[in-house]
Amino acid sequence: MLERIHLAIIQAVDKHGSLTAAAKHLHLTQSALSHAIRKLEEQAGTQIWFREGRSLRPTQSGHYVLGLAKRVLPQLTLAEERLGQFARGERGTLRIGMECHPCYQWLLKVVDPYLARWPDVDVDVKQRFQFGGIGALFAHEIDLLVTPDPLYKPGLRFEPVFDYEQVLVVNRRHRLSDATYVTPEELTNEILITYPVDVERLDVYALFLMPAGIAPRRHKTIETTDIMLQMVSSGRGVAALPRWLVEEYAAKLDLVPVRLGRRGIAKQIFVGAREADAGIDYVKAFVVQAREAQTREPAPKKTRRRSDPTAR
Amino acid sequence: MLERIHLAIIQAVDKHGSLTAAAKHLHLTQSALSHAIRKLEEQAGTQIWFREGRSLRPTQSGHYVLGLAKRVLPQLTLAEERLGQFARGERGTLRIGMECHPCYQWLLKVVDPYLARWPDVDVDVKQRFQFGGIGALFAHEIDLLVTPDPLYKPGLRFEPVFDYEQVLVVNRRHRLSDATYVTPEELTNEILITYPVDVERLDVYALFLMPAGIAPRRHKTIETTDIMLQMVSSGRGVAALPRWLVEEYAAKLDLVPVRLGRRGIAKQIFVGAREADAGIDYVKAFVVQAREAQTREPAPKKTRRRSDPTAR
DNA sequence: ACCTATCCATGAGCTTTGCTCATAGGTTCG
DNA sequence: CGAACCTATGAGCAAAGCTCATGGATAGGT
Repeated sequence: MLERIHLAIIQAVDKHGSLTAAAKHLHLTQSALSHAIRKLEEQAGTQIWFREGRSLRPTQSGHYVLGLAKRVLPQLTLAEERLGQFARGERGTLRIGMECHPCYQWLLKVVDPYLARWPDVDVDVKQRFQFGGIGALFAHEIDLLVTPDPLYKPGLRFEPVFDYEQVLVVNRRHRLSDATYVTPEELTNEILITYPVDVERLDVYALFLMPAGIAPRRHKTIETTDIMLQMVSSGRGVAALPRWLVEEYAAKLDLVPVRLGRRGIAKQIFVGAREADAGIDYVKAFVVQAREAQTREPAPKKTRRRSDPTAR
Repeated sequence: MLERIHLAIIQAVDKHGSLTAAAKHLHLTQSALSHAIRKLEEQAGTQIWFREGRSLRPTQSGHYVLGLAKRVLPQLTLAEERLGQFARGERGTLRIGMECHPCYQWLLKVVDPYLARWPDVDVDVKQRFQFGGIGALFAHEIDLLVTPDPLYKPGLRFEPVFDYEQVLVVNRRHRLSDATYVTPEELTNEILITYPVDVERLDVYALFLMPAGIAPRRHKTIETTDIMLQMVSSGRGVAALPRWLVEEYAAKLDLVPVRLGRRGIAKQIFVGAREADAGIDYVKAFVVQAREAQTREPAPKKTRRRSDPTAR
């Protein structure tokens, strides 16, 4: 009935003053426009223009449709532009999922320059998933997964983007603050503060305490990194966090990082994506950005494999 | 490029769940829709749906176009209706939005003589808006907005049409029924009945109780004015309503209006319209009618500014 | 594990739409 | 009064759009 072409004709006639001029701008003949509007008028049963001599003056209906055209046509052309941007991978929403608490701090640093470089891409960060991060990736709930535990399944691609060392945090007055490293046994009389997640997913437990069959004196959980480190700073306990994160807070709080075990705990953050999305520019770009961010961060003690998708 | 049919297809698939079902509702074959969307996808260079098994899940592009469709299609169908009305010599439909509960009672009084004077204009009243009354005006969802809270934005014009006093309603046996006015403190032991909206939007709270830092003993909410006043009449609580409304019900129910505070709460109802519609006679006429209705109502104690669009 | 119902994709063919061309009829200037 | 503009209209043709027929795939029931 009322099609886009009608709106376009009515708007063009309003803008250029005559059917003939409008036809030129729409790359059609004057005849085509005349026929088109005439058909519309017949269907609607109302005139669009008063034909006065050789000029056209809009009727009430004409004015009404003209108003509609001015509202609707820009939206349609904008939509087409946007579709083009979607097609070229210039626009979209990047939904990032996170499975580790301290990843958040790191992510903030990556997102900032990314947003600057991709002004038409929105970033959304989710932290809770019904069927785990991998499930969220498969269900298209998220587009990227930031995790320390990659899982190489067909259809997914993980890439390490950041190496760091997990260390113990104590305050300066703590008896362990001068140690080169700490043994599991030395934590038996400590209060250990962690994020509130399963102990299997806490590296201090999984890679340090549990292999030695040792538990700390007490185990407290705290949601936020800031409060956790303030607790440590005031001597209420010790915590385990990435070294770079500790060093960042060390300027403001009284904190000292201590290596966990003689050889330390080496960790990596991975970014996973669906293979089907491998061609999308702004997805690829995020991974590159994430990898580059590492070099500008306080470097971890030893450089390890930088990128080896087949690892594990 | 992006034609009305595409929007219709995408919306119909969203609504009915499948291409086949959508085809039925659009009176086309499944094949036609499939071809149409495929062509759109080719031209735009981006998918509209992920084809997963035998179901379709919208891509980002798809979601975007779906949103566009939901905004644009109603306007097109409305426009066609309007053209039909113009064709039949009717003037159109005046769609009035309302943002205040008691406005409704007042509106009924205005609409009645308006319909009599404009037999060719239909009136439609809406009360719920996705993005608030102002948004509904801009989106052409309504043509007039009746509200106690005008907002002077470019493109809109508000005009005060009715002054009234907000009073407390109690029944005759109530201990406050003889008072010249009531203080906030005197409500601390009362049960206050209001419409179920945010307290910030209730004048008793925003202009009377909250400035004094006082809350009533209990706060009940009731949807309809009739029931609310029956509750008050039977001594179940007190309410705050326009004086003229109370006086109207006083004939049937045992109700007494009492001034809120020494100076009373003065309110105004405004009617807002798009400036673009300023030339439409039946829109103008409604505002005039609304203003005139006031003089025939029980006059408020003090006459205030009658019309001053620059007010506030 | 099959079978059936249901879904979407696709190619061929036909109908209809919509465009252009050619031309006629008016109006506005100089 | 005629030249230079308009718009309207009919005929014919090309292209767009629809249907039909069919095939492949999947979900759900038995």
